[in-house]
Amino acid sequence: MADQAVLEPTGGSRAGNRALSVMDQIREAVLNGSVAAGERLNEVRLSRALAVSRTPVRAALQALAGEGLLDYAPNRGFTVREFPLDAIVDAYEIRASLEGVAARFAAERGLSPDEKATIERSLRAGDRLLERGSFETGDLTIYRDINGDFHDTLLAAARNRMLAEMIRICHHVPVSSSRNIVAFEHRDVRRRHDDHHRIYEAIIAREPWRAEMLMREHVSSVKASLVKSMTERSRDNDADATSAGRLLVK
Amino acid sequence: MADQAVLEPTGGSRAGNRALSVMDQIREAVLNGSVAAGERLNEVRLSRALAVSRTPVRAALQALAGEGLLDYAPNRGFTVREFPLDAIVDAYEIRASLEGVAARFAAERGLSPDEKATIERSLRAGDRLLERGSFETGDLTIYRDINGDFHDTLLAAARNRMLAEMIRICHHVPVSSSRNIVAFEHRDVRRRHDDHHRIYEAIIAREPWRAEMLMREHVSSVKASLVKSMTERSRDNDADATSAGRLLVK
DNA sequence: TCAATGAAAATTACATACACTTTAGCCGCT
DNA sequence: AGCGGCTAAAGTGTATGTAATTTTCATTGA
Repeated sequence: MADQAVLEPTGGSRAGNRALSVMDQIREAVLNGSVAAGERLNEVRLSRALAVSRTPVRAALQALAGEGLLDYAPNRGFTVREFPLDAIVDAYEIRASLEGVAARFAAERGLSPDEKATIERSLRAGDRLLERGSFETGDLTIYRDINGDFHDTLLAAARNRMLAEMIRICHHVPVSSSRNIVAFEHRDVRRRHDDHHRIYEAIIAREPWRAEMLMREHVSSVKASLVKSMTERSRDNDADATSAGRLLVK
Repeated sequence: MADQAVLEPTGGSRAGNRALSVMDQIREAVLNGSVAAGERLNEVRLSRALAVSRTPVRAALQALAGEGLLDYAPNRGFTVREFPLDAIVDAYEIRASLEGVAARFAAERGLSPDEKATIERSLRAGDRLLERGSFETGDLTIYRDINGDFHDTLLAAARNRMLAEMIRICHHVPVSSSRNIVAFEHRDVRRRHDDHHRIYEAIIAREPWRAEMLMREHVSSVKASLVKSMTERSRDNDADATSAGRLLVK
């Protein structure tokens, strides 16, 4: 199997801790599909490929198992967890529920001046980007960042670590990762940006339950788009039902 | 610090894997408060106390950090995570939301014959226990198991692993652990058991959103009882506000 | 008295050797 | 040929030694 050539001893970004650096590299490899789902991760092979000993590799694998990205079985080591299409769709549903709670908490607890500023900036940036009726090259990537700022800031305002970690796990489900753009039309993005405005209004107005409901619907609509784009792709490919999943997990 | 005498080399229950056994022991010690929140967990001391080498101890600590029970900082090791009162109350809110989704999934997906049987059994058992107007010694413990069966079975019926793991994490927040009985009155238990009946009805009737709403309210009401009993205790103790938290975390 | 400083001690990070378990393949048997 | 058990290879689990980092604390200078 050619020593899993996708993983190279790049030295890693996080200085001073090989385990964390190794963790990032393995996560990256799993998320972008370089190692297949269900595949067994061999410690000695990984340590050779990354040019470190087995110790930090084991640490990284255990941490990734904690994130839910790997499975562990005693005396058998770690395998890449399978994420069937159902599980991926469900993850959006769970995330919708959790981010709804986050929005509620934010509305109850209020935003700091900094947080308000960040959110208002992201709203204005989105407005500007959407003024034109269509996207140019790279605009979607830009909007992805704007979107990320909005959600991250609200999550911070919820002031609850457990919630933040759970939502982060939802984001790390292979296909729902932000790097896999879930192709959207301009109209969809505009609608979602409008959602952002309304959610922010609800939070500023200190209307927790309305904020929750709006956020839930907001995230759920992403799920709907995902499902829609999947069924379309699978029809275009006039292939069997499984191909939709394969396309997306890739 | 007397070698953390609470932890003894009991051999552990899980055969064939010291790391898992060590993990159970440390978790237990953290959950029952033998090691204080914020305390630093020393590898060599733990390994001496448990009569194993540092390797399985490190593995256990890493895994527990993944569960969210410990914090990790590079070059500083692991500390017991702090759970302020706010976080504990929030955990109920999060759990309510997640179990709500679980109930919805169960209603959408339907219950297996086995699951139906288990739930109906738990409902009948609860009915019998509550026929008398008051509890005798040990009844509360029995009801705790009945309650556990109901929730566990519904969670299994949701058929989603991520959801199950997240809810499990909520349960493992120190004070919300089932071992800390949140003293309830007979009337409260009766009301909650009625909730169970209604939730089951909604699921059988395939009414997902009603099931979700009922489950959410059901779990939220536990939070309400918790907060109520806390404020009462803190009043009874005519101590300052912090004592309420201390009592419960203990 | 207090802060800065600089070893020494304590502690974690990593590497590696060895023990134990699982896996795979081979051989003999039916 | 097919099945069961044996053996070697591969792989994971544990122990321990060494390197690097943090923490402690006594010392020094203002």
